[in-house]
Amino acid sequence: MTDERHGVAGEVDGVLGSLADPTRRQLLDLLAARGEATATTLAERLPVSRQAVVKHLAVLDAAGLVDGRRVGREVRYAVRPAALDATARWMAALAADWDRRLATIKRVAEAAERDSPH
Amino acid sequence: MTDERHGVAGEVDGVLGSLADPTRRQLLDLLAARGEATATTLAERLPVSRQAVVKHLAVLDAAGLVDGRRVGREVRYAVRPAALDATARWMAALAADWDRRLATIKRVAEAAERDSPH
DNA sequence: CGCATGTGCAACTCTTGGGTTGCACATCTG
DNA sequence: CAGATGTGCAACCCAAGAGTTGCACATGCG
Repeated sequence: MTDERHGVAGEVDGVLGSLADPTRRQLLDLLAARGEATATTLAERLPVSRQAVVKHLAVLDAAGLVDGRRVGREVRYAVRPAALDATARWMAALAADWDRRLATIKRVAEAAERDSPH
Repeated sequence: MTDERHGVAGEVDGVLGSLADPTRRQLLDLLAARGEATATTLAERLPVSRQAVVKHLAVLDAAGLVDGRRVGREVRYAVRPAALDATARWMAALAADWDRRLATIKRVAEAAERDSPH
């Protein structure tokens, strides 16, 4: 149920792809609020069919954001923050990196401005 | 060129949607590396047409991740880390929230286990 | 001016992804 | 056992999005 991915890049990729869909984010909120829930139960709280929910859960599972365990005839899904957390850190690092580069570029531009003022 | 959005939710939404596409992420990397670039220049470094790049830049601009300024007959785009940073914070907060809820649920479950052991 | 270069707009194709319905299979419960 | 409940699988529909091509318009430069 939980397929392994290779590297942080792939993980981040999956998480971003999953989070792009609003229904999926809503699904995660519902799961976080309840701790555990089945596709059928979740579908009752959403304007979509159970099958649609199942597909979304499959995507979230592949991204590592959710985990499903079978209990008797039902499958209970729960949220798993690790992947989300990793992606948050990745984004923060990326933002910081951009800031760094932009600062450097700005500094260079100002230096050039001093050397040859118009 | 820079349309205003309302609220953090909308901003996060746009950023997540933008970041879901690999070409767009690549575009952001290129922009961060160069500081400034035109759609035509960027297209040369990518396996897609200039028009495709223009469309992607429009999406990124709407999400607030990029800003385009006209210089003569060309439009130079630059990365703008603010929105990315905001989304990173949002994600980190979300992850923390999930952790909190999961911890609570686990605690409750354990308490129930103590009260009525099987 | 005349040409090269860069952008903007529009129409079109094609694939992907979200969503649905229908039915078969498994599992609990009276 | 029989019915109820929950999942799984498959085929199908449809809109959105990524990408393309063609051409018109603007701006820089010899």
